[in-house]
Amino acid sequence: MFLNETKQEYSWFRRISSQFISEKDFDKLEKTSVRLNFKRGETILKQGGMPNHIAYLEKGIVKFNYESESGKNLILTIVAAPKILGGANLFYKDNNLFSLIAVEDCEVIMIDSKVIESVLMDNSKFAMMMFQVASEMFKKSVMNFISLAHKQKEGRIADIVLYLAAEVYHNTTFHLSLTRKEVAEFAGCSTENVIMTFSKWQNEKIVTLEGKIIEIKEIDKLKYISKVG
Amino acid sequence: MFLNETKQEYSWFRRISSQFISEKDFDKLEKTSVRLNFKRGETILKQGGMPNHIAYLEKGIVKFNYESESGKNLILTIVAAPKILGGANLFYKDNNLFSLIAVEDCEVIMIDSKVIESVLMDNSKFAMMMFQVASEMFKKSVMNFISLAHKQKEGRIADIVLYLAAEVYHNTTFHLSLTRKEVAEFAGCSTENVIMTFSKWQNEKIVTLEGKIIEIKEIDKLKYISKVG
DNA sequence: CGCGAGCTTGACGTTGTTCAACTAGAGTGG
DNA sequence: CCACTCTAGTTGAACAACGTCAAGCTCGCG
Repeated sequence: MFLNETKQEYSWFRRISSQFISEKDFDKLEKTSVRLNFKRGETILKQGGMPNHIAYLEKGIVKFNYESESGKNLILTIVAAPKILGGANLFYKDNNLFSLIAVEDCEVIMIDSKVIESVLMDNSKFAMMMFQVASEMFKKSVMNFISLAHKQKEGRIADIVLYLAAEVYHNTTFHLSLTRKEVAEFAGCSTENVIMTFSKWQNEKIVTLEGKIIEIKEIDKLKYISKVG
Repeated sequence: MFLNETKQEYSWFRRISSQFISEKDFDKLEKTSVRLNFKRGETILKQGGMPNHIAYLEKGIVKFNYESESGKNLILTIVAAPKILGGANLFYKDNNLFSLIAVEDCEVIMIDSKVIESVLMDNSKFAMMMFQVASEMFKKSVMNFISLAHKQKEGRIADIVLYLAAEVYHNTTFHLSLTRKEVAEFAGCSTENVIMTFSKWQNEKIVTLEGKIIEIKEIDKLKYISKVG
């Protein structure tokens, strides 16, 4: 992880915020933000740490990782750029509930919480937008919870593969940057179970696996598996 | 469910909102809100419906119930008065993710979303407060998700009993207004499993059961079970 | 008094975890 | 250039956890 000192364009941020906040406020945010690079496996925000920054993921893929007292990991969700991360902690003063960890090399812009907060106080519309980001996270968390609670493992894993194809890799054929173990931590089951399920699907010609490359052949069957649990 | 026509005092609302909003805004909210009573089992807000109202729970206990396509129920959380319900949908325009159902007889004040929204736009601090309510829901949802994902059933049920004692009934001895089936829907397991666990704890003298009355005898042991999962 | 809903218990089968063994590829040092 | 080690992936078998089924129970209410 290193700090990229060169002043960059912030076109991303200009784009999303220009409709909500003034030039002056924008400058305030820009001046206090830094652009950082993370390699796979590096921690962007640490569970239990104080939420001093809001992160904007410009490039790469990130997992929301919860480490339990017993040392087990659980992946809450996985998101791809571009996306605002950590908005939930903006309004709710509490230590980070989970870590953000790079799954692929990432480019992240860190914005000081205090500064963004003062901008929010003066810009209801901007606050609303931030709130929507957090609410969407909330919704995903609930849906994930539901999937976990009443589906069997095969349905869970189908959910995850469909989610990754639709929301993360934007393709039915993709290079899976997660390990099998990470998929298991996402699905809330053992590594072996993920492997068995993948093998089973390959035999049934629902997906094709070649190392880390996954190709969904019969998306309807996967959706059916997801539905019946 | 009937509409209580008598004009009431709204002391609750005065209390929580006076520090954030003006007299004029308060009047606006008061005029468009209605006070409703619900009996156990009645639905306050329906899953899939449009979120036209914010509900404030003045008295009683409510479950957040998700009904899956297969007809199975899942309880996301249970809350006791006084509490603001449904704030998440305030900013995030989407149909209700879940139903709110009375577990004990309830008194609820329904406030028109559009009105409260316009007040929020003019009152950043009030918006922040609403956001915190929603964020706390979010946090609970995540913690619940985590508990479900990596704990065994006994740990889950210990979680729930501890939660009910601390957050809902505010006592280590309480009259459980949930059925065993509802506890199971909360824990994401079968009714029988809840019963077996309760019986086991009674044998081990961790809790005492007399019908619906539950008394936690050894809260430390319960906490230990919750911790080790 | 009888009925139904909720509660309880045990037996049984399915699902999923754990353990152990093996393979393949990548990085390291002699 | 070849052992070596380490990590990820894979497979199967034994075992534990959990859900389902079936039966009987109790209590409140009509």
